[in-house]
Amino acid sequence: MTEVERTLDNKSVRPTAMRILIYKFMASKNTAVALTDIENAFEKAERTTLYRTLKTFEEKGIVHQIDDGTNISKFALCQPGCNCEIDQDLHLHFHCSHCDKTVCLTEHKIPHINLPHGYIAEDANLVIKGVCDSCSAH
Amino acid sequence: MTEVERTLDNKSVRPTAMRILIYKFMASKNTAVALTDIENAFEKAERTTLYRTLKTFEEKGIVHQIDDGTNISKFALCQPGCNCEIDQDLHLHFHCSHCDKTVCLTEHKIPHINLPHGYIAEDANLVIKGVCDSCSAH
DNA sequence: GAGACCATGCAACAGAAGTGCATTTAATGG
DNA sequence: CCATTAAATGCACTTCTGTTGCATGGTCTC
Ligand SMILES: [Mn+2]
Ligand SMILES: [Mn+2]
Ligand SMILES: [Zn+2]
Ligand SMILES: [Zn+2]
Repeated sequence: MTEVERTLDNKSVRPTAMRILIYKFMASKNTAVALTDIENAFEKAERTTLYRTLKTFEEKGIVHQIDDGTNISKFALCQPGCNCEIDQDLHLHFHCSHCDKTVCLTEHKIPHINLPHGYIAEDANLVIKGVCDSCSAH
Repeated sequence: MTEVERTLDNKSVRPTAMRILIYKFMASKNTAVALTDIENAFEKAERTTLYRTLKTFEEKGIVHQIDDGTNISKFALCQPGCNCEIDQDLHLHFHCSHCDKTVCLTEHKIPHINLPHGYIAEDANLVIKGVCDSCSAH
């Protein structure tokens, strides 16, 4: 049993060949990926399978879904200790308008916001748009 | 010339019958509206016309588009003094998971965030999800 | 009124998300 | 090992939102 297989198994996700491939693909990138990104990376893979794999990963806390404002859902592997399942890891995300990549800034938590009376916060999403470090270096 | 007509005219938008209706509809609501909401409110209206009207309104700074995480674009009238065109009015938005309504919290600005070295912020979007005041009162 | 310009209506398309169902694959128990 | 069963995958299809092209209609200007 490899490292990846153990990781999936620990999260009660059966480590099939496809799932291992997808997991490794996501681990190899330091940016969030869209369903289409994975689809293009594995020509022979079925979109539905990829779709359901991501859903399964999300339900089991292996990845978290990211809404970066592009209207295309992105996904990124959860870091060890990520409690995104219970909305306790509200780190912010950065979307580069130049290279169109989205990254997790896991060290940067969303600050607490005081809401008007009667409003109850349960979740939050903060996306900063701009130019990423790679793009600003050129 | 009515008040609404003057408002549109001031923003260089020709005050047609349809545009006045849409403006009044949005002004009558205290929540953000989706294209479909307007479509349902005016049975006889063409979806494309509504779509382009909203685009025009947005370009001219009459409304601003809101991404509340539902993957359905919402729009809300800009308040007097709103500088959303130049990303200078970064108020936050609240989306109620109970009634599915989205509101502008225009008094609540997005706090400044320190980004890692190399990252340049140009825009930001902060959405709080939870239960709104109306829904929490019941 | 003629022409120009803009708004509107109609049709069609694109892309992403999602579902139903048949088939294959993998785990389990005898 | 084979049969049973459940889960994963593949394929087809649908829905929804957003978007564009093009023809038509209305309005303003000269
Ligand atoms: Mn993240
Ligand atoms: Mn707003
Ligand atoms: Zn970039
Ligand atoms: Zn509500």
